[in-house]
Amino acid sequence: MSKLNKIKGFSDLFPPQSSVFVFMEEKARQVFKRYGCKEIRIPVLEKTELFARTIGDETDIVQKEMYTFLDRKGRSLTLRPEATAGVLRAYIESQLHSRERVSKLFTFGPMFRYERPQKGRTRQFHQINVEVLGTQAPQADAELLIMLWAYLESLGLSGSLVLEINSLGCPECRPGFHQKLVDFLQALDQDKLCDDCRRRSRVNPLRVLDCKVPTCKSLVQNAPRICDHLCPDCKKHFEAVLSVLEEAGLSYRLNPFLVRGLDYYQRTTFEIVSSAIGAQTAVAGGGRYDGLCKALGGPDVPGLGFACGMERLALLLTDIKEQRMDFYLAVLHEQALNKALLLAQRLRKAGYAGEVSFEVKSVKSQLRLANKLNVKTCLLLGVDEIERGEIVVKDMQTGVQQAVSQDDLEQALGLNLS
RNA sequence: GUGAGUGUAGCUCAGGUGGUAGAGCCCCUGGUUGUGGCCCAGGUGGUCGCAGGUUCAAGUCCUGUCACUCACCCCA
Repeated sequence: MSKLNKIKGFSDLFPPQSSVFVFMEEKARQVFKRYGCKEIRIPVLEKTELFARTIGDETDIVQKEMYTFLDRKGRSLTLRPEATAGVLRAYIESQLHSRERVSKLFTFGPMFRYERPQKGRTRQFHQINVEVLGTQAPQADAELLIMLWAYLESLGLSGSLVLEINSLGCPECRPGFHQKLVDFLQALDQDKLCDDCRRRSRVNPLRVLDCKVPTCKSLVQNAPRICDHLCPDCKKHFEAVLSVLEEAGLSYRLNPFLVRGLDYYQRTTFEIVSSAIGAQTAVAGGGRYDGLCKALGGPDVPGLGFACGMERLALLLTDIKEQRMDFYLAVLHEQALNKALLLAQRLRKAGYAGEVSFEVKSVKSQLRLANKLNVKTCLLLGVDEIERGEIVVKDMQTGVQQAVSQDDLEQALGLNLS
């Protein structure tokens, strides 16, 4: 093989895999529209500084996973590792907040992280992102989750998924909790923690709560829980979110150990997990990030949102059926080639989808092809038909065929389809 | 960045102890004078990931290397 192959962690999508992605996008547009969300398109490339400031300097994403390079004028640019930073940048830059009080935005597109690929994880991956700016109402948190769930239901997936939810508190209450957690961790027998957790308890104590090593898991069972240390406002907010979810009949699992990888999250945080897609279990994740907009130099506008991993959803969407074409037009004689193309063109104008042969081949091979294409109808055009101004219309389901006048072709196909 | 596993036809995979590469599926053609699916017959397609080494002889053994996969880490 030549060296001109795709780079590690990037993928080419062909049918039927590509149609799964089309399906996910179509459903997203359909569902989000009902909640007043508007689709936006933003660049995949941004100034490196944007991500460093929003995601957090200490996170793995910024430390070692970004595709960062200098452009021809020596400016540091980065292929976006996530979408929220770019959406916020665009929101601030366009001064959208001055034109509407609440903005509900969604976008799809590729993200890039330089990680070791594995199941459910590639270097270029695709997300569906929704961001709601301009409200701190707990009803907004609840509605976002309800909408996300409705979307997953529209894909036919909700049955195998679980919503996990937690509150991370705010700059008011987090420091106090943080200190309690550090105290707790230091009081533990350090030898019993795994190597990573010994490091984490210094660098990022919240992450210890999330460790998968069984001994760490059990040690941490008695750790202080942030939900017990929320300030009155955060507590009230979180309870309000949960109560709407309950009233709406959306079941959830409280996960006091749920922390998120990006620094900007506060208060409500959540993940949708599946146990059927390998070690990377999250198909969607998100939460509230009230201070982010201001931190980026914008107005002090609260916000929340989620990202949904399309490759991970696709792992669950195995039996999406390709849409099939209406007709295949088989050409049986040189003299019929041009005429066939024009007839096919007429059918397409009438709204039918189909293909016409570009060359004369045996009836057998063309019917084989029509069968393989799974078309509803095969049309056959040879010299006999040309002479009489007719065309043969064959129903591939029943095998019944009939010569009709070319003038009545649209009508004949319509009858055939019904 | 760390660990494990796997590289043979487009795909899924066979190829004891070394002896000049196979099956199924797919694709193409034919079995029908202008008729698909099922069946039957035939055909296309491989420098066995790559490079060295051992040997009379390497898909098979050794070394290196690359790629892919899964897992850790981390995350959607």
